[in-house]
Amino acid sequence: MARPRTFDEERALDAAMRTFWEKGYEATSTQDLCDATGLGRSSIYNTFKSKHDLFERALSRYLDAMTATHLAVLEEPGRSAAGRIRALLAQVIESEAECRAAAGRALGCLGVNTVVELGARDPAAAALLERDTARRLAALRAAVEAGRRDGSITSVRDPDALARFLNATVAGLRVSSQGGADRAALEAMAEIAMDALTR
Amino acid sequence: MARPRTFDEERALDAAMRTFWEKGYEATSTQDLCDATGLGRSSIYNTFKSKHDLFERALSRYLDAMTATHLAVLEEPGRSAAGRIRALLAQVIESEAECRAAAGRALGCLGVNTVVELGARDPAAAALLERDTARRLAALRAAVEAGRRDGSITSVRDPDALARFLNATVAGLRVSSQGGADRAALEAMAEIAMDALTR
DNA sequence: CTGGTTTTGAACTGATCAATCCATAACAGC
DNA sequence: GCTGTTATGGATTGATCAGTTCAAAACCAG
Repeated sequence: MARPRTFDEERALDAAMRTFWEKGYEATSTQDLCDATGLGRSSIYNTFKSKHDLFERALSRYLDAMTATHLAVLEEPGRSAAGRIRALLAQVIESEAECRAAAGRALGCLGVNTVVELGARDPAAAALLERDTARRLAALRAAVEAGRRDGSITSVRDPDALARFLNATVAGLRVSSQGGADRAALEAMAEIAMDALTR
Repeated sequence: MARPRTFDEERALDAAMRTFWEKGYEATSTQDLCDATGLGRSSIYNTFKSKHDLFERALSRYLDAMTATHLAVLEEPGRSAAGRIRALLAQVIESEAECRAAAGRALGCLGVNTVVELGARDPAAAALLERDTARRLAALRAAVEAGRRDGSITSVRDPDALARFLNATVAGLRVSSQGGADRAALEAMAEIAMDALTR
């Protein structure tokens, strides 16, 4: 009935996501997005409403994928809850190492980067991030409570607070990585964070 | 001998610093800097070489002031080393609360924000941040070692790693604050981080 | 092969970007 | 009150920004 698209929308979204991840929202121009996706301007504006709309979709995609991975690690069977949390931190460190290998430098987390760059100034992004944080905290809290039951977590602190601590630890690892900390340093930091759970 | 300036360079630098802090580097236009400082374009470019030069000086000023405050807290007499580290975290939380009261929202730390926004893409900023991080880590390490001596820190982990953990904790607190965590949540997180030192 | 529909590329829009220029203003030394 | 020097405001630069327009291209149903 009409001329078909010559590109895959998902792939384009992925390329845009990587660009926003590498450069941040403000520093990414629409030309950068054309270059990264291989699309022309018309195709981008025909498919997405605006740069901001494309960013929202890219961020949403990133958060869904990243958090899904983390939730999967937190629910992996055959380990103690503390072991699963430790595995989550290891996963974060691994992903930083992968970015460093692929992009030549640590990229941190698009979620953390967006909180810092756009913070409360972008209500749409803030809403996506808030929803994601709630999911992450719920999963971390559940893991902490499981750890209290299976004995792998002995801290008597409030599970909600422990969940927030762990989420902040992930952010701290990411920022440290962007600040130049190497893998060994990140691993040592993660070990120390785990100490807080078994106090 | 010539027409004198009608503004105070330090005050202008301070206003520029706050603007970069609130909006980030990329999102701050030279017009924003004119508005914030009250200076005309000519005066800004006559005093500073460029937007980037002004940013470097603002960042450097911020880092010096912030780190000086933190080092002072870490060296305050009359407390155990663990108590001084706890006071540092309290200071971070307090400064976040102050920003929230003054600017209406959490601003995080200009240093952390710059690591995330410009990361390794801006060599000049990266150099300033690296130097600052080294100073902070040295002070934290010294505090940890003092804590081991005075018995207030019982963790057997490497003091360097503990210092990095604490620095990451500060970053985690700041990002969490920007992400919407309230004061009580931040305080609970700090308490848990302290648990890792007395394990 | 034709008509209707969508995609695509390239030219283009007005706004805004960082930065410069220049005429004028304001001072200090003489 | 000159003269030399710097500061200042406003106009201006060329580049780039996000986003639009439009004609040509590409497809498919008939």
